[in-house]
Amino acid sequence: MTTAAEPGLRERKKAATRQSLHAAAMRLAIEHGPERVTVEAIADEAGVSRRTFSNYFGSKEEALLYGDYQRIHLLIEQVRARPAGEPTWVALTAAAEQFYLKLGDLDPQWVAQSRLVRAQPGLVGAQVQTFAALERDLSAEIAARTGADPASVRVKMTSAVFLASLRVALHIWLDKPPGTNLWELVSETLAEAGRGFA
Amino acid sequence: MTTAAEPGLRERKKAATRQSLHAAAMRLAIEHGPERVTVEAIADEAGVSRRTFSNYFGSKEEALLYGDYQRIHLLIEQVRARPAGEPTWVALTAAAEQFYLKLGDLDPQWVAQSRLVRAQPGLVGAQVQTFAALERDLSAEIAARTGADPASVRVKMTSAVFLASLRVALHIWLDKPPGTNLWELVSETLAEAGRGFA
DNA sequence: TTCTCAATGTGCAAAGTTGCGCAATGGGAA
DNA sequence: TTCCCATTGCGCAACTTTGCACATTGAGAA
Repeated sequence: MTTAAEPGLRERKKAATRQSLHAAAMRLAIEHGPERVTVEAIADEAGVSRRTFSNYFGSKEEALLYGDYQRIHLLIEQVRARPAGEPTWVALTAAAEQFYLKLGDLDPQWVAQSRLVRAQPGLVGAQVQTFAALERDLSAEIAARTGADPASVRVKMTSAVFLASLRVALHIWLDKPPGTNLWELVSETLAEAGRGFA
Repeated sequence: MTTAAEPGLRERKKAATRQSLHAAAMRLAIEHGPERVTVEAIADEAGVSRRTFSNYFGSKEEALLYGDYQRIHLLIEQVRARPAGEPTWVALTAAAEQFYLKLGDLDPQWVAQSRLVRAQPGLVGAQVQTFAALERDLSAEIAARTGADPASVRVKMTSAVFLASLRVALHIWLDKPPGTNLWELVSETLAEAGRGFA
């Protein structure tokens, strides 16, 4: 048994279906506008039933934001690659930096998605929930790094504030003219949180 | 024209209907359990149509959490009463303290509601959204106090982190045995955020 | 290889959400 | 006071979400 075992056919199929539904949702949203996309159309596009769509995503918004979810989740996993002795906030900031710099290089259509997200008012609510849902995972990661209790005040606050920083930076970035550097804003919000508010 | 003019019959009726719907939702949720409450039952209990319910609240969860919304909104307004020269974070912490201490005195059934909230998993998502929705109002209040731009990084981060502190404290509190002092936890999360994470 | 079980996909029905249009009414202008 | 209209309540229809029951199919045991 290896540490990163083959996911198995079942899991791979499941992941493929989820990805397919997400891609279909994005395609249709870009083509017809996010508000004119129905669940039925997404399901048809992905070749599954409406019911199956609901088995994977609780709403259209969730399907659209699954890309964001995956990206942030990837960032959280990158935290694991940081040196063990590194202080938590430094590790988080460094992971965010390498993540957003890499993102700045090749994002042909990601900007399009993000702008599309802002256009649809209903998505901001789902956006907030997406970030909040990741707090649990990040807390687990931080707890594993530091040996602290995942339910402790310190760990939970660090997760919440780190993700809130990313979220706020993203929102401000969306209000700025295209071409604005996202990492600069993220860096600024993280620095603000790092230095405290007292 | 006075600063706090009479709201007018129309507005008062509207507020009464909203309050009535919230109360009805709470009553039924406590009686039959939060998951067995239908929108129709709430509307009937409040004496309005199902459609009207949806005019006031986007979901059952929103109706249930309207009490939380009002309370936090009240806290935000209390910030206005703090001395003008007081630094933002001090004002926020002080407002929170007087708010939660006063709350600790007489909360016969509020604890019941909060525990009820935790029981229903679907409510945590709405809870997060409720807090996020208040970020705009708090940002406006802080901007008014300090003369800063409500859309600035500093103001937005202060709002987001302050409300995240309240939210995290509340979640931890809900996992603790009954009788635990809420203000102590809030105080701890606020202190953590105040001192920063760097 | 074959058998068994749990996970997955689906249809159906009940409940929830939202845009549209119409009727009633409070607030303010004339 | 009388009139106008923006706000509010509501019915209706389309769409979304969710619990339930059943068929199908990987994964692992025998």
